[in-house]
Amino acid sequence: MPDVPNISDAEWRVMRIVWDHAPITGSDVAARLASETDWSPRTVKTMLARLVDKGALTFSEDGNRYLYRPAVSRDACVHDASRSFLDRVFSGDRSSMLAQLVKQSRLNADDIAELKRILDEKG
Amino acid sequence: MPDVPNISDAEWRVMRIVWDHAPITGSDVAARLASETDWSPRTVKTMLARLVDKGALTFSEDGNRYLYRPAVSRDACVHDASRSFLDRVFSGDRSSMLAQLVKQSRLNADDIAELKRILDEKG
DNA sequence: ACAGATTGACTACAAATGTAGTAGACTACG
DNA sequence: CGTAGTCTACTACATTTGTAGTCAATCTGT
Repeated sequence: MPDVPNISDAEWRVMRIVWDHAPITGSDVAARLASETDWSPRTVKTMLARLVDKGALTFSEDGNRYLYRPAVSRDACVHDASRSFLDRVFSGDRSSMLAQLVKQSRLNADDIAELKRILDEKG
Repeated sequence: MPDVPNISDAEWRVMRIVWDHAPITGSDVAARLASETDWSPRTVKTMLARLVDKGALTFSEDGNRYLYRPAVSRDACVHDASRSFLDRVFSGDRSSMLAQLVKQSRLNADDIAELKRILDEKG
């Protein structure tokens, strides 16, 4: 298993930016986050450093700055986060809880078709 | 809106027991968790107290013991946890989340049929 | 009524997380 | 070449979480 590091709530915001825009400088990440959050650039820098520590990001030097890149794939992280979520919230009874989630969701025809397709593949 | 308290990973284990067995004593919760975890009963008591503080549980006295009951519905918590997960990992794209969860869940033929039935109802 | 068992209240403490400040190195522009 | 700005490294600190210990009050069995 690609053992992905634990990524916290706030860190996910950072990771999403890096996945979408790598390679990207710290300031650029901070600038992009500034439009969706009210975090100080310092805060973003701290999170970048922690993500590097955790092995979620890597960087290369570019002059006096760092260019960040993901060290783990988004898919692997999504997969891992989904599994934690299922374990934690749905425990053993996944199918009925999935049923509940589906019921709760407003889905359009395309979404429904897509889900049916996925179900067909599994069946 | 029923603003549900934040419930941590470990706390979910406790909540699940209480939802399933309320009203239930602290020791009983600890006993049930002992079979699925290696937590000390003290740990469980601490979590029960924290959950009461957070407003996730209430209790009534029964002799020298407390009987715990949920103060928030499981549905509301599942809903809230799903929302956080959705925002955090899928940036709010609900159908992608469902697709991912369905893909990842081991489902048997009956589960699949049931989900398809629900989807049909929605379509 | 008393001793032992049980309970909740209070306390402890490290790791993770959210949120930043300061200092010292490096760059870029004049 | 020096000064201002920018960058990373290091440090800070409150809160939340995981994990539990201690202690005084209380219940229960004899």
